[in-house]
Amino acid sequence: MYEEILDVAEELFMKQGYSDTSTRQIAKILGITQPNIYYHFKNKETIYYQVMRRLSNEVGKNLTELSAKATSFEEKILAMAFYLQQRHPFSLFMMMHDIQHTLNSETAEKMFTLWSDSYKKPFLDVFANEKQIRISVDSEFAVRQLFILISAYLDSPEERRKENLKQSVQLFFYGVLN
Amino acid sequence: MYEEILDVAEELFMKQGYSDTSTRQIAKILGITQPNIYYHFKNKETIYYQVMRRLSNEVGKNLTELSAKATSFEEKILAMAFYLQQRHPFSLFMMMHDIQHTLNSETAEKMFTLWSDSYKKPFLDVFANEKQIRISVDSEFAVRQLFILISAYLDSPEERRKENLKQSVQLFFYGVLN
DNA sequence: GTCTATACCCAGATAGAC
DNA sequence: GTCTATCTGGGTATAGAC
Repeated sequence: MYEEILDVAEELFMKQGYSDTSTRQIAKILGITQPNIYYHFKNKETIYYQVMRRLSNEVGKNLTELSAKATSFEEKILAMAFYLQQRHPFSLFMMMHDIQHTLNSETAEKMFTLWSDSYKKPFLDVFANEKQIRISVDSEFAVRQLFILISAYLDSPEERRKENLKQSVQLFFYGVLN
Repeated sequence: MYEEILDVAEELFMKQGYSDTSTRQIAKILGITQPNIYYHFKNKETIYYQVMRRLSNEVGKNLTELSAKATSFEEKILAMAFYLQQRHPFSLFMMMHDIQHTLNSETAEKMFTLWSDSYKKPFLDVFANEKQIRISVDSEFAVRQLFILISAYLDSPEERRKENLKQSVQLFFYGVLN
């Protein structure tokens, strides 16, 4: 049951965010009672943390794998962006907001560490090996910018999600001005 | 009282988002009772809409003014971005999420129209008059990308907010690659 | 492990007195 | 216009039986 709860919770947290997802709702989908969840988890916050821990592990592994497979800088970044979009159909901004404003600060800090290691680091590694980057561009900053852009296309509902993300990343590569 | 309620509601909606702001909280700050609010507004959703209507009007006017004052493309865009950052200390993403997932679809549509007219249009006008934009770049798309970036620096808590936003916009102008 | 029952709190909204 | 009282419904969490 433990893993099933995490499965359902992951989906709902992704779609609705932390506060708009209730333990009742999770229980209902699983066909169990709401208090039952409290046999498996101390409280709602630890469910959230465990969901994110599991997800981060998976994402970190897959991002690193993908970056090894592709050859050029642009291909690596695009492949990683597409993966995040497909695995993560929700806004990272919502997540960040939840983390900062709803969870207690101890949990928040642990979640930020998860993100740095699993999401940010694979991208930073790719940037570190690329020679064609403009000298005035700071890699840390650029990776953060890239995440902002990718995040915006995670919960976009339309059919053209993937092409939009591609167009966005290309704009990120080459800018708007001549 | 009507305007006072909107003042307080604006601040709270900005900081906390729609669902995490309660009518009780608004009332308490104003020193009135919670049901009193329902004399002035039909329900919570109309408060949100009126807050956004008032804000959009102001923002639309000021963005247009600012774009007229500055001379170069880069200066115009930066001035408008700084204004949004200073007037809007909250995440537009949170707002978009609230609009799409919490409000009823009729209200959502009206709010989207507000945004198109007051926020997007002034930027589109600036892009329309600029000759240095790369031919493969679509203005609509670029403006949306710019909003994504600006939004990310609205609720950033740090001291370096303004410099970060500037750096971000510059990356948007020139890209990461040579 | 899963259940029922329930405590407690907070939300949005309405009725009706003043 | 603002109040008190209250309805209804939702939330997290705990106690204790099976």
